[in-house]
Amino acid sequence: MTSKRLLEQPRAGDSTEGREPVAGKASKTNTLQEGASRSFEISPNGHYFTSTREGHYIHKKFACGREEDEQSSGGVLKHSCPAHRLILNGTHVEAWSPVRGPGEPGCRLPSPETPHPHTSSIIPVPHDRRPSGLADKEVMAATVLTILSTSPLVLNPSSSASGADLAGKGWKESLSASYSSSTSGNWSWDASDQSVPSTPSPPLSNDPGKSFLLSSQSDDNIEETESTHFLFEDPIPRKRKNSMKVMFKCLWKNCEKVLSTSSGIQRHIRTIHLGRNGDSDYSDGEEDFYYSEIEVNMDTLSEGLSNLTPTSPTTSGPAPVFPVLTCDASRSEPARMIHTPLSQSAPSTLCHIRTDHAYQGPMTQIRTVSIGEKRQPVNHTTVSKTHTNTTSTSTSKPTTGTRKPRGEAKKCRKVYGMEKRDLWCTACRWKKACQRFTD
DNA sequence: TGTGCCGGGTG
DNA sequence: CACCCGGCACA
Repeated sequence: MTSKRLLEQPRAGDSTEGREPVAGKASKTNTLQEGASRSFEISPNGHYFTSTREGHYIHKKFACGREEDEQSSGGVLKHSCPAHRLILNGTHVEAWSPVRGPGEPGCRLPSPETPHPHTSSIIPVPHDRRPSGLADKEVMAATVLTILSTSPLVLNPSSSASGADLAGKGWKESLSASYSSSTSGNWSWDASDQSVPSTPSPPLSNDPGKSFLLSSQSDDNIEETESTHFLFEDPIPRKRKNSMKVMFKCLWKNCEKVLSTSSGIQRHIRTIHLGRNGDSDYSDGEEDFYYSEIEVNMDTLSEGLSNLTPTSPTTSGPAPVFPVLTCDASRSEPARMIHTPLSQSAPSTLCHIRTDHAYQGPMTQIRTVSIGEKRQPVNHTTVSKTHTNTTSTSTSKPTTGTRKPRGEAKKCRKVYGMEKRDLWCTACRWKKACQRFTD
């Protein structure tokens, strides 16, 4: 029962995506669209369409144009409105600000009403502006403020501070990450989260899963997903960014250490548990086995931590993304291992203990903590079985005969529920003694 | 009553 | 073998 619930929780989170548009839309979507529309309305090229969709289309156009200009900046700004850049280079402001004037009222018009791509032809600089320097300045100031407040880029402090180049890389990554994350709800949690904090955690790129995420979703996909994103006005990933954060939890026994960066947790493990020199950044990757990423709801950070571990496997989403975690799963419990400081062999052992089938990957971390009473290696069941078979049926059991006492551990059925039967271990599915949660 | 899994059946 | 399920014992 309980387990079921736990299982569903993460689901609920996912489904939230479906619902989200209702609540979250107002703020997020609007912001986005605004950003989009502004960007092109400002366009130095005096570009065209005005609808949301077209807006997006234009959005891309910008990207192209921009890249020509800013090869060095890596096209980071391509996803943002040009306004930002222009603002940074104060000199350009005047060049485009007038253009903006007319766009101001007009740009908001939904494109359908203005089918002509030449909408911007109205753009001809407003006359009233030129003459009055003061008014002009005021308007400009207002404009700048507006843009500042709407441009997603500006929202990030680091970007403006360090200049286009520095911010460039980071943003490119984070942007691509967040955009690509929209491809599937499953992915959205990790990548997008990372893009939020102004201090991006380096480990992200180190993680094979993540890097795959980033690299595989290169420009092409980004464009595509991005478009669908805007087309369907799906602000979800962004929304989630705000409330969810990826944390790294030390899985070493009796260690509840949770850090926000993988490098941090790795260092922690290196120094505290592996007894290595903390100063040296040397890492053989072994630390990977001792921590797991957890998605934490920032709203309920503290309790989230306690919940995440012992509950549902679905929390971590599809296993493939998280090869490491698969190991994590098996590790901790059996990990009540030899508590020697240099249990170098521990991780590998643990990782190999499991003889389960590949599809069982998802179950990972959860069970580790929740089932503390595991005391026998997996073979336990098989051993006893063969025993009874080979010797003689009578020797093993007292009264009940062959039936072995029921284990206290929750079995797959209980943990995953009938709905997720495909997550059960094979034995459970076959109605045999559970191999995953042995007692 | 729900669950775990033995024992046996099927392909 | 892998897969499936009837049915029993247990909680």
